[in-house]
Amino acid sequence: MTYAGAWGLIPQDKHKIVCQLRRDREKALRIQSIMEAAKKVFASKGYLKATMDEIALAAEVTKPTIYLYFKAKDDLFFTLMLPLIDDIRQQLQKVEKNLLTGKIHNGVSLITAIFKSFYHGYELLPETFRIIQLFQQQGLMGELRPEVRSALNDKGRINFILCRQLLTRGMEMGIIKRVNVYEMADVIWGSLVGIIQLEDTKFYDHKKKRFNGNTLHLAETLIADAMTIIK
Amino acid sequence: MTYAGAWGLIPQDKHKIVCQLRRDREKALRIQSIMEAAKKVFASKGYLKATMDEIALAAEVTKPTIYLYFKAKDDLFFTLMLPLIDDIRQQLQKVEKNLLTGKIHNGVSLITAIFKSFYHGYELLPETFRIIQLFQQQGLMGELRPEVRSALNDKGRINFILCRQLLTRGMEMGIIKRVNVYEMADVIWGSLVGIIQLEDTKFYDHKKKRFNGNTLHLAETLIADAMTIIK
DNA sequence: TAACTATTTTACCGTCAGTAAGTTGAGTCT
DNA sequence: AGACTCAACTTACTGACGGTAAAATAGTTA
Repeated sequence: MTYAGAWGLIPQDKHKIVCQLRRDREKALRIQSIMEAAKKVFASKGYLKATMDEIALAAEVTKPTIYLYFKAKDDLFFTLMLPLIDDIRQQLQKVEKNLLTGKIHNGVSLITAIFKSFYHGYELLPETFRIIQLFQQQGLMGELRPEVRSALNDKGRINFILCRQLLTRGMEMGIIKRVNVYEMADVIWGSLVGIIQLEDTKFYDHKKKRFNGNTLHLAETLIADAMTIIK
Repeated sequence: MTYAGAWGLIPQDKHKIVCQLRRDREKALRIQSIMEAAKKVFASKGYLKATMDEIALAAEVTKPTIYLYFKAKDDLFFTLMLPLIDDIRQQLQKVEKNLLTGKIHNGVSLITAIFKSFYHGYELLPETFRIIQLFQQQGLMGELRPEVRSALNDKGRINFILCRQLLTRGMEMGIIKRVNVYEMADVIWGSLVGIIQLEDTKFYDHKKKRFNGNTLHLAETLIADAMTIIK
């Protein structure tokens, strides 16, 4: 309900609603500020080294306040990665559109576009992307509460289904070679995550700021080349 | 010194040395049993969920006893992965030999052989291989004591140098395309680890026992195809 | 102002990596 | 044999961290 929606009510109720709305706004803002703080701390320290007290300090509240809005550390974590998963879905849907409207008409473009869909989120939110890697860890997946894990799986599954649909369509169009789409989707996602992870580790050791994506580009080119059918 | 080496000493010293040797054997055995216990616990629980007390219990000793032989949890962990890194080195050296003696004479064989060198260890000791993945995690690399991290890097670096030499030689022989060897080595290792990690996660969710390697084989084939120069 | 509600904080618990100090027992010396 | 030495091992602890119960505070309603 908005302020306009309070029109016509008696003054007391109007006042009540207006105050409630402000409090809702403040609550949303508080949640937002905790998430911002968490993003920063997770990005700089990593999931394991980041402490809830530190995140609380960065958000200028105390630890129990965080637990009012987030059930647990992994819940906070999961909330941070949702936007990235959604971003990937949006990118894949764009590729689907381009494939159907004929803007993508060869194998190299298709494979490259799929790679870039997954990669887009990394350029957008590198910290958040790095966070995903941790959850591909058997040990941490087991740590998650079942509801959080299944929600993560559902969101992720949609992206994989979309990816497989794109590959199947490409094969039907005869622009890429016919291979098992389940395996192919895994090859793309696995290579991407594995390479980003490896590069991150190396640049951590060498104290360099960021990695430039050359290695990822090589992998993308190689796989695209191998998959393309030359007419 | 061996028992034979004690020949010619006066009886008291001989007795002393023999006893010392037995104690050394027992010590080595104790270390071995702790490592066996750690391997089992890490494999079943994962690095994070595994507790030192649990490992101690499995090894039939108490926690401080472990700390007599291993400085910290990550030290124990690192010790477990050394054999795997050495195995990879041995496999790569075999490939080098086969390349120099002409047993490998085309691009597909070379790329496949390099993939298999890295992969060999996983078939040999899947638990230990899974352990490595954790250390490619920025968060945990930072957790390591500097001396452990540098030792890990040294061992790992040797393998990467070997891998790059193989790729360079292949390019000089004209059996694979000329690309940046640093990036190429990273593409191979990154894809391998990323895909194994992804498959492990999926099979964890689906309660299946092991993954069959089809996805990995697809990646191997694609990259080998793309790199090969057809004469 | 008084009662009620939502929010935040202080003070705590359980777990686990790691350690200090004490105990045991085998080997050594007289 | 009996006292001494030293390594191996254990009991009992510390400190850090995720998470929570209960008290305190701020804001709303009457």
